[in-house]
Amino acid sequence: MDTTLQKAPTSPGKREQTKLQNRQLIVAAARRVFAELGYGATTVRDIIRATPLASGTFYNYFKSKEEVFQAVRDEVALAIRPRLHEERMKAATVEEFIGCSFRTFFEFVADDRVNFRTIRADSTRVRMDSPEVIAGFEELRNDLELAIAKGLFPSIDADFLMAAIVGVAFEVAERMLQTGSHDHVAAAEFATKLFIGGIRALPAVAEPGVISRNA
Amino acid sequence: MDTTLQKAPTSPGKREQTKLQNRQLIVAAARRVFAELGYGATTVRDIIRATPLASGTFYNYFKSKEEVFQAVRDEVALAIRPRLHEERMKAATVEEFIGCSFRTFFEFVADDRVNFRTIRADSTRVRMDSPEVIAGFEELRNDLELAIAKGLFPSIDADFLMAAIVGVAFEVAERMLQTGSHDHVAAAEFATKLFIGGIRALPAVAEPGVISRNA
Amino acid sequence: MDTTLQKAPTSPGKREQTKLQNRQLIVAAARRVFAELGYGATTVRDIIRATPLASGTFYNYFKSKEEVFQAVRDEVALAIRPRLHEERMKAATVEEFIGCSFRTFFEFVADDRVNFRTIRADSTRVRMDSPEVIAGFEELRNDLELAIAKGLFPSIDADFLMAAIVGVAFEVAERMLQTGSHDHVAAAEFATKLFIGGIRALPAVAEPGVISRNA
Amino acid sequence: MDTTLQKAPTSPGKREQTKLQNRQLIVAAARRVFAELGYGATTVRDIIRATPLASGTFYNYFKSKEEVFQAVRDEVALAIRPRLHEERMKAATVEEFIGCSFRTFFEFVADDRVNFRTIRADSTRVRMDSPEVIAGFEELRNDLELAIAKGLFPSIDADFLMAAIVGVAFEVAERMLQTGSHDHVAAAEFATKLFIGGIRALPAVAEPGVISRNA
DNA sequence: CATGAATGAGACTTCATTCAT
DNA sequence: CATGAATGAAGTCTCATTCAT
Repeated sequence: MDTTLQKAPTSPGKREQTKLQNRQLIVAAARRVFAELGYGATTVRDIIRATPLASGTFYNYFKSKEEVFQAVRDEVALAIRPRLHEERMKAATVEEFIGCSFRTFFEFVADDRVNFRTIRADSTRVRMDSPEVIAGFEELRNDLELAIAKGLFPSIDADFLMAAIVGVAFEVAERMLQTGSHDHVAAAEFATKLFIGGIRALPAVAEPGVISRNA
Repeated sequence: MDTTLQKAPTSPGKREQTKLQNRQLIVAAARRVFAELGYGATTVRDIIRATPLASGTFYNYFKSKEEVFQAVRDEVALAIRPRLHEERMKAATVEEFIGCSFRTFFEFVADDRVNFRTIRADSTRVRMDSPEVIAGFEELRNDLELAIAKGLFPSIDADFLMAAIVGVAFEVAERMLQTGSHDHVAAAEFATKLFIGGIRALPAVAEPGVISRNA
Repeated sequence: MDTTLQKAPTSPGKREQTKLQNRQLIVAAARRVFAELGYGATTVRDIIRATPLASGTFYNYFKSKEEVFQAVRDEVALAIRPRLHEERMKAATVEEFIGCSFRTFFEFVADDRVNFRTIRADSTRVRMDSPEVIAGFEELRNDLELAIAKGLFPSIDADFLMAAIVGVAFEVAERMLQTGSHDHVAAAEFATKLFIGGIRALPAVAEPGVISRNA
Repeated sequence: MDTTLQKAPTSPGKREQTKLQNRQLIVAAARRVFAELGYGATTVRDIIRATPLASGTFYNYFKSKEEVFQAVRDEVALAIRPRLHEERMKAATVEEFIGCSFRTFFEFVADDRVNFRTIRADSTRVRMDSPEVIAGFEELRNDLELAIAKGLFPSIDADFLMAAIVGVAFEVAERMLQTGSHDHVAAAEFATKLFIGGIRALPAVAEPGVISRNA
């Protein structure tokens, strides 16, 4: 095509503006593409293709795919972090502290799935949770439902409980390894107590009027 | 005289043995490499390089990187799933149900970090948890410690609590999106109640001698 | 699988027979596969897959794909050559000489398309006659039909005439290059005279009773 | 002062020029390599090696070997087709129709062997006309020379006649199979009459002074 | 000889990055 | 600065052939 004039700025002196605008164009495109394909599967070409810009232009703004990924993440994280922090600072009770955090976070996720996917970023075109792993999660859910049916547990949303157990398990395990302590007994005790206490508290919410009574 | 039958194998299954051994060689190498580089960043070449075998040999056993990854994951998942399920089935109380699960899981993680990393598999050569995201986690931990110091919270391991909150937040969010309900209010209520109840139950663990008593 | 006994000869002393039989198995499979995929696209694996034999066995009989291809071709060529030669030797007139050759050849082709394809062997999975080349052939046919309609030509099967012109053109050209003479004027004169004489003789056959009359 | 507009190209289309040139470079190299090795045996690597360009550059112009092959073929076919068609359209007699076609075609072949080879494209690194097949052709030529010596045939260039017979045989056979009629009797009759008439007409050419007399 | 897994050269192709325009 | 073609390293995968059993 004719490459001669098409990039003449719309009005003189707006170069700074154009620069910022181009950067935003790239970051926005990157966010969409990362959310869809995951970090590993997206290529710089995918990003610039989602942009009216040329491939070379990308490198005027970012050194690499990694760098733009950081930018996207930072942007997302920076969008929610201050709000969470502020609410926690204002909290006068445990209920407020915990409740505000979760409410804000889940609202954010529900509103903007794309950004959430970008933060997680562990999705790739390849299904990361293999059938066997997923089967393990489902098995846990079934076991929970069974336990509820048997009266072992109060009536709780098994889906969410399963997810919570899995989330705590993996994240606490990660933390355990990171801190270098490797005290798996302490980790297990922590998680166990958390859930036992939590489970006792839960049904009151799920089914108002029914007091948890598993004595 | 007759040379036709001389090919009766000297020992039963020398070749079968080699085959199995090679398959194990590949799976073991894959496990190591996936754990180190993450799924996205590891190449089939990386795997065979971690092996005394030739590149073509890989394809005698697996059609692709994806397939060997499944094999690794399945192996790991299958190693722990039956134990978890069995223990849950034998559980007579909530305490046993929850406690056994976590104890077994964390023990497994502590024993075999490589396998744990493989299950997670969300690590890549690129640091997925960008500084900003990590900063958000640390901020939460600081806020928790502050809250504990202010007497808002009982004295809990802030590291683990932070990890638990993050784990529940991301995993329940994921579940929320997957089930299609997108009911973020319910998700937030669930997580909030879980932690409020759990936090009340926790200090007894952190400080032995104090019996949990939240009646 | 169990490799121990399955290749025991059906009866002792038949080894020579088995050898010949295996060779035939391979040649027959090769003929089918070459005919279907063309030389370039077929692999040795394709051939042995069309056989109950193992890949290594192939190399007990042929050194390469090229060699088995030669064998197939030779077999086909040897099947028809003696018959053609014999008939030509017995011919007492030009009519017999030419007629017998063509009759035998076309009968062979019609009977055994697979073998014909193998002899040609210029077919590959890729369409060798590109649209443009085919379009050139069709254009010639159309021009011929037009010429017939205009009364320029007698009424002849335009399909066959087109094929004959194309066949002579390419084959004589090839010959011209091979002999090193490169006398394209002589080649053109030869082909032209051949067809002019031939075309005058043709209609009598196509439409019995109508004498060619293009004066 | 303003550096924004400095990228107005110093000369119109320096890059376009390079692009076209590179495309031609690739097509020209492809033509040479295809002519030498045949379609099946040439690889994209062979083509780019015959070029000062880098491997990846090939894929900026063509998606595959097949695509560049089409380009080469189309170019060749398009170069000769219009001329042939035009001459046929102007022909007022059979002699002109046939004669012009062959003269133009053989001239083209003699001038540009490389292009001819590309159109044929049935040559591969492997000799497609195996010894046996060639022997069959030579046998036919010998038989023809014998027949001429015996006075059965008039004195004709046996080389060209053999080539013409072979060309008609294979090409008409192909056409017979393609049209689906499989009427090998009609095919044989057609070819036979063509040659009988043609042979009677031929000597006039070979030996000037002798007027063809096939009344 | 039959077997079939191992081999490794090499084919095709993608893609992050550079650089002339 | 924008452009987009060129680059070439590196990845995935195939396949003819070898060789231990």
